Amino acid sequence: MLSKKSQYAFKALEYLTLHYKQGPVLISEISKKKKIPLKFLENILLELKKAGILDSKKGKGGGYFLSKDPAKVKVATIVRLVNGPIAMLPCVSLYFYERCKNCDEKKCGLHDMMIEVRDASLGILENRTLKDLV
Amino acid sequence: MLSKKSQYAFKALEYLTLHYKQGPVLISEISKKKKIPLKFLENILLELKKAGILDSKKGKGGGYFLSKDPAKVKVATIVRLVNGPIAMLPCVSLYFYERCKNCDEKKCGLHDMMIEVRDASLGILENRTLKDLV
DNA sequence: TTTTAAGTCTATCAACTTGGTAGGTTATTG
DNA sequence: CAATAACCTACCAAGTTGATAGACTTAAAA
Repeated sequence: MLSKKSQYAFKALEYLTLHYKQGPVLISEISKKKKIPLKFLENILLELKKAGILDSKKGKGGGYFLSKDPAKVKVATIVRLVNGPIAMLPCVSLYFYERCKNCDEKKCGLHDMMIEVRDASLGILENRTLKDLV
Repeated sequence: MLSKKSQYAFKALEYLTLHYKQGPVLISEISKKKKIPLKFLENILLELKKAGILDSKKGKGGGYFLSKDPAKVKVATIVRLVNGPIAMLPCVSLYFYERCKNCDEKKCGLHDMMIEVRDASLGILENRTLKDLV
């Protein structure tokens, strides 16, 4: 399941997508409109900024805004960034791969099945962008 | 991601599938062969028994065994039982549904997308059984 | 140049979950 | 009745999650 943090992240990104190219948006505004705890939202937006998804301006008239076209930001990217692996097993993850202990990947039935599940999920998440959220 | 508990559960079930209709199997045997901490495995098997997946016999000559044909036990059932929801959002889960707070399901872009992801995953997990694991 | 508005950083916290252990109890079989 | 093996209750350490507090920095406006 997506963590609350991830859900908040998506709500905030949805709001910023809606206001794309309309200048910086206040954290406090997003917090109010999307009912997200202010300080928690601060952390999330900062993380998204550090990852290059958002950009910000300090001081009066400042705020956050998308650093690129929302149609170019994949949902899969956000999930990986904020929530972690999309795959159900580490040994099947593309971006967070870890070898199985005591289990040969070549003859592990679960392994193959979970690759299928991963690909099925990615088929959707890699082909949807922030623009599709609004 | 599947928890370690879930991964252990699948390993144990794989072992029991392999020994289906060959009489009770000792917890300690599964523990050794599959390298699963004994006492942890006890909990897992007991849970599977309470859910009707396994059956057991006490005393000498006892042990655990599958209570039905492994070809009739869906992987999705086990995942839900041991790991929890398959969906990425509570508001999209079939077996663990919870309403979204501050978010109208009818006009939530994430909601619709996550339904797609759920169905893509279920398309696989609901159509694979323990038999497919070995 | 001071004030004020904003994001940024550090740190802390309670509650919960995860992975695992310990030890005693009950049921079965020989 | 003795041995065996599942069952039950309780507990614990470590990590994660969701959230808050407060001080610091930057930039625009008065």
